Amino acid sequence: MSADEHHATKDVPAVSRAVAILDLAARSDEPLTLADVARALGLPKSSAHGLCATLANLGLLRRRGGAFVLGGHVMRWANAFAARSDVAEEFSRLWDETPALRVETLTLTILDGADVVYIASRHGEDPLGITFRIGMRLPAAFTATGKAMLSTMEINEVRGLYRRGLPAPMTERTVRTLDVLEEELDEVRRRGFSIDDHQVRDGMVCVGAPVFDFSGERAIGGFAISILDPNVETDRIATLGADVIRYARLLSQRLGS
Amino acid sequence: MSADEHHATKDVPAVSRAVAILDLAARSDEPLTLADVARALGLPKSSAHGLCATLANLGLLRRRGGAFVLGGHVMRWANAFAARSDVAEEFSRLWDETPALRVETLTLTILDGADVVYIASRHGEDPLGITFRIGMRLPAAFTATGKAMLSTMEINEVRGLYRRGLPAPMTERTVRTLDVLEEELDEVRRRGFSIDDHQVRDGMVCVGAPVFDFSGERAIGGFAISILDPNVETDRIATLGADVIRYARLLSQRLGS
DNA sequence: CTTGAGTGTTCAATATGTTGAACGTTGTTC
DNA sequence: GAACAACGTTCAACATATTGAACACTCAAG
Repeated sequence: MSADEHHATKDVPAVSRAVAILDLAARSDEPLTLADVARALGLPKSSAHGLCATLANLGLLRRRGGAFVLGGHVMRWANAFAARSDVAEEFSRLWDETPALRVETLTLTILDGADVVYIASRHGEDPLGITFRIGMRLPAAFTATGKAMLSTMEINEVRGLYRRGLPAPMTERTVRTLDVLEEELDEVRRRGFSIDDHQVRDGMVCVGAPVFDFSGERAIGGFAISILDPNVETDRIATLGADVIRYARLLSQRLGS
Repeated sequence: MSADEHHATKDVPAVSRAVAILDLAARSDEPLTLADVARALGLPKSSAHGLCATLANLGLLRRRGGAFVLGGHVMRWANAFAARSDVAEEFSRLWDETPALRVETLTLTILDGADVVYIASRHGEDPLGITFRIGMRLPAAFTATGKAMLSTMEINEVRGLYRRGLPAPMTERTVRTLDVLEEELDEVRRRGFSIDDHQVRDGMVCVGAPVFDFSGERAIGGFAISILDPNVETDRIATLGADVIRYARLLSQRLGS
């Protein structure tokens, strides 16, 4: 977005500042003082004061002594955002109706830039050692759901996302270059499902497949099954792959694909 | 909050308006046009235009054709809000470590005004017919976790929350008056656990207990076990009650209580 | 106990965001 | 195809939000 190029493209400054304050609070490990906010964002103290007071009155920040932390109002929007997603609802229904799915961990994500965002998860009976929280973000290139969604995109769009290179690796096995990622995406298209073999977490293997809606073009979400099995056998991956394709198709069919 | 009484109490109007737009988008079943926003909030069209463009640029709204829906940026804040809660982390750990808990549905809420907000949930093997989504809100007076938390509060504070009466009932069994609620809270204190017997949903019975942190005063959260059993027997409730007390205490101990 | 540094709060002058009017676009009706 | 209504977009005049300066408060150091 070319800033200040044209009147109409200029953001409302107070709103931008307020969002920057909330982002700062989200990133911060401890409550933020007014002085912290003014310093970190380069704001006059009186401006920081007015904005923080407003955010506190609106329930977006909460005062803890003289400092601020994120308030609960954000959860109203998060709830609405997650609920608005038809695919999340279908995911919940699928889980309720399919006892066989309860052993492994299931997740559903959407793509946001080069990240996946978790919009639904059901942790299985077998522990993974990782909790996929709603709202959590991970690099799409590394996750099973992300690879599944990327594989439905035009190659130039994928290259556009990674023109400055891939994110920092998370394990020894994490994909590091765009060339290798493109080869992986070719394999996903051929096989029909994606594999995250220890790329996000050592020992964790995930298979994923894209979920489509009625438009049937690019994926609107990614569905994955995850297990913790450092030495998983090839035929188990094939079985899980068949499962994830089947259930992702079932989700897609319910969404009019 | 006495509006306009004093300079310092006046909110930043653009921020209030932006939040009102996001609240409207959260409430709306369909994408909102600029005209919808201007009309619903009584804003000039050009002001609505500028605010919506700004929110879209910041990722808080997303354009769908010529209309707007909530954007994914809210999930960054929701994730941070939920992750910030130590009690949610301990809840996840408890689930991972305790296979016996996997049969029923477990939930964890915090109190926000007269509502509970779900900050963690694990759906059990037995289906409930209701999905507790993170961020979801329900009236505290009706839920097991809410009653558990209310029971640790000063009675005048409870009366303050309900000075205008209880919310609209959700079932035939929902508590309707403050007097009855106070009796229920007396029973919770005596018994050590709360019961939602079909007050939120027909057929669903939940038991709850408060969770404390190191301060040990009022509850910081409520923990509940939920089952779908229209004709649950008294001794099953007692067993679930003992369980919920035990696990809530375990959570509390881990939080320094 | 005093002093100094850093914090939060207040308010009128000043810089600038808001908005009414105008215009272009789109879709519906006749 | 024309006319009309409702929409989205633009921009300069004007209403008002922002902020520098000042002050009160709190806490730590000496």
